[in-house]
Amino acid sequence: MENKNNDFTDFGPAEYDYGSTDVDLNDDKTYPVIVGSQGKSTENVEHNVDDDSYNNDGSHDNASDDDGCSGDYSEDDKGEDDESEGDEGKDDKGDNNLDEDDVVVVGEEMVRINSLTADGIRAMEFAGVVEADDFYFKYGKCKGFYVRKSDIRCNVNDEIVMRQYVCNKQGLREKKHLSRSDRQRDHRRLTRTKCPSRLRVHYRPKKGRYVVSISEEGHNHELTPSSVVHLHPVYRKISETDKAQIDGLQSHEIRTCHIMGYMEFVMSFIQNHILYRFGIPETITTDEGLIFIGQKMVGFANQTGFKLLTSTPYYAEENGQLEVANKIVITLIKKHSTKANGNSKRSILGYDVGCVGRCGRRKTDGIGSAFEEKRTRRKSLYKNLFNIGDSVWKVHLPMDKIDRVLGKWSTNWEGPFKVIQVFLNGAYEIEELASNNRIFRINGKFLKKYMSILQEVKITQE
DNA sequence: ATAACAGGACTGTTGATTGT
DNA sequence: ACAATCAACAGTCCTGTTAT
Repeated sequence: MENKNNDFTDFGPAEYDYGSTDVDLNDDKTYPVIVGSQGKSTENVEHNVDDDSYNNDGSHDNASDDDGCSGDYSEDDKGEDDESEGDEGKDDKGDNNLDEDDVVVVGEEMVRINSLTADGIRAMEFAGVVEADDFYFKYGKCKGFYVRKSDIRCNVNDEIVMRQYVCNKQGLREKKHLSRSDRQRDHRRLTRTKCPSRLRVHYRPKKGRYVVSISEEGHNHELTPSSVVHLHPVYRKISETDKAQIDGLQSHEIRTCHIMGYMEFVMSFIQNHILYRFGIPETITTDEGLIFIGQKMVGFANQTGFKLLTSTPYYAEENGQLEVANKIVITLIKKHSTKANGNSKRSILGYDVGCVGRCGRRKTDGIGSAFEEKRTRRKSLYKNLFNIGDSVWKVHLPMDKIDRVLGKWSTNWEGPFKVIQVFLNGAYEIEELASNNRIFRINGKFLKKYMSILQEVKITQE
């Protein structure tokens, strides 16, 4: 078949510099293609599986990829998964490799993207297109390219029977944009490089699953490092909590740009005044404000490597630590403002606020380690006091409704509750045994063993 | 049945202009 | 100086059509 792809050189003014693409668009280079057992060869791309840079089994030596993560299908990878489970990724694979981005759930299996071989991808099956979507978008994000949905085919029942995903640099800029005569502005920088990478899945009724029919690798452009890959619109998502936060602020007539600035501020504050000054903390504890539990903040925490904890209203002591720190800050602000030195912001943000709450420095001595020691001791005190199925009392927490009649003479404990889950950190999930079956997650220190008294036994018997 | 191109409707991005 | 607006431009995603 004649290749109908637009030849870029046929369109647009020849004298115009369309911006650097680093790619020879007339390049006739052959790209490796991994075609699934059900797939046919495609015509527009020359298939050359025996290319020097590719092994006979379809795995890739990655000779041409500068990026540590990209197209890394060497034999070495196959063994890696077996050697260790947790921490090999970051050290071995360069920057394109955050653990949470490396794992995708397909069916009931956890798949490590960097451990996938070409054959592994070719043999993949998905329960639905959503699963395939999820896999390939995560795959692209991990490897450093942007995925675009391409062809879709449905049967007479409107069920999807084929779905194709491509690299977003697939094809070339459309003819209609390049050949227009009424152009008023200069061309934008070229973004398409005729990249051949793609994944295609077909529905197999006999299996009732979507199987990979075509998997092509070998990008003809530089891949994007993980530090910026998330910035592309494809991977930029606003979480529901972020949306709620924005809506809330907008309802108070705060301008959009200020809202975004505020949301950025929280992260820049942590980066500039905690991370740079004190090192990467092990954990940072905040309250449950939407700004702290939003996707952006969670992503920032994951990327930086600290654990984000939220203190609940149950844990008055923990909030107390924050409040004490706040109190110190307020005092200092007052002092500085009376001095009228006009630099209170600097004193607040830069110098006077230390690590608030559990912001102890990683592997430090002094305050950090003392805090850690205390925490470990406390943990050991409350760890595994109860087992699943145990009946327990729960302390009457300050925010719980008290008996209107009894008032301050209400009981301190309520229950019984049944332990339905035990967490490693001394927390428990408990279910109320009364009619309303409320479920709480609560620290073990607020529980005590439930012993049914004789009076209760009597009542239940009657 | 599968593969791939063409083209259209719609959406998102960009950057210049206008408003505060 | 900063913020808001808007038109031009380009991308996305889908369907129709044709070839294999």
